[in-house]
Amino acid sequence: MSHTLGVRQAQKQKTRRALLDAALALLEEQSLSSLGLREVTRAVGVAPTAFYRHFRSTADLGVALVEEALGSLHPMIRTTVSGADDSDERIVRAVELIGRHVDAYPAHVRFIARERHGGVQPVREAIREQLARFASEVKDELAKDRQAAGWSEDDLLMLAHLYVDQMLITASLFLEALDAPERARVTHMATRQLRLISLGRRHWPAG
Amino acid sequence: MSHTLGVRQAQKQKTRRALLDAALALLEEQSLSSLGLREVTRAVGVAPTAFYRHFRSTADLGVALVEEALGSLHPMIRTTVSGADDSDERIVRAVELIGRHVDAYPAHVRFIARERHGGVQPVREAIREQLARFASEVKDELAKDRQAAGWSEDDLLMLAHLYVDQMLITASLFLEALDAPERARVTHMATRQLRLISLGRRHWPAG
DNA sequence: CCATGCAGTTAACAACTGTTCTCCGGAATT
DNA sequence: AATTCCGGAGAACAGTTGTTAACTGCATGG
Repeated sequence: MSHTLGVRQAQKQKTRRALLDAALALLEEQSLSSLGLREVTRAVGVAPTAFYRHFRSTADLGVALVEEALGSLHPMIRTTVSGADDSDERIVRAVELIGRHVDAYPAHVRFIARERHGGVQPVREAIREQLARFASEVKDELAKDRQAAGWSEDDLLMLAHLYVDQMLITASLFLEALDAPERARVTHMATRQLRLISLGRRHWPAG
Repeated sequence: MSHTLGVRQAQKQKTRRALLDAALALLEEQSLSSLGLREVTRAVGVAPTAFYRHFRSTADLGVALVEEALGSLHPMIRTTVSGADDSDERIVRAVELIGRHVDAYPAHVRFIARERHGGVQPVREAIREQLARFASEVKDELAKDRQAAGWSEDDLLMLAHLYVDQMLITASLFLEALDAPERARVTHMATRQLRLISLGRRHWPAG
């Protein structure tokens, strides 16, 4: 199926990757709305005009980054929530998984947290859309649980959003936590917050 | 006590206000890291160099905006959480209060949501600090409740952070909700999320 | 009333921005 | 083997940016 694409398109995707990576690196210390086209091309080492061969604007590049940063997250979400029991060890594992993801893709996490409410409308929209998809997936997984008997679709979705938002908050806290003790504090708090939510879930007046 | 300050300082504070207001207006469609000094002065109608009489940089102006946007929120928080019972009508009133605040100061709310994870470090720090103060205040109010018997300081603080973050999320959702039906949906969801958290709070294994 | 202080102005600086047009070299197609 | 296609380079454009210096006019305190 995957035909070894020619030298031509291979090179194109190579510089495209370089542009995305350079942008992601530059965005650690600024927001997308201040990211210059020339700034990115300079970091890569190509002419400013080469940028247009790949993206219409920096906002367009931003949308591509959203797909990249959140698209790869779906499987993780699914495996985290699925299985459906909300035991303590499960919660501990979920927080660990978030921490691990932040370690693996810190720039992606920072980008999403920053641009979710950022100054570039199309990017905000793209993030909102992807997070809504996440919430919907989480909802579907929650529905499989026997604990969800009697829950309305609406209630499941509101719980799913609560989980997704909580996940993002925790990820952002991990990002700011530099030393080990601070990380431990974040882990501790996030774990108990999830535990409290699960407790509320168990006692939710359903049916 | 408040001596009617001279014509001199009155004019100064007047243009300072104008600069802050203009910046806040401009920040509805971009983030602070892309806000230009000249852009602000042009909107006000003063020379670019006049900016330096009031702020060292746009980052400095941003910090001032944080104080303004969050400083006025403390009384609201206090009256919302105090009283300590977490009845349903109390939750409903809290969500209403948030909605009202968003209506009254939409630009402030947008600014905080945007710059909390934004690209300007001093501003992020200022917001983090103020939100930590909020959480601490909420914690103190929660501690007064008879429901908090047996709760550790740590647990109270983690619940307080949960409330504060939830408040911000809700405020941000109100901001994006333009029409009445969408506002109703946000109100409905936020109310039930708070209710679920309160439920978890009631069943928290304390002592 | 006179001298000082200071908010705001004017002018100029080098550096930077996004965008257009023209061109080049080499892979892809025929 | 000849031709088309196309990613990237190069140069130039008008417009923008932050920051500096020296200035002006007027409210202020002696």
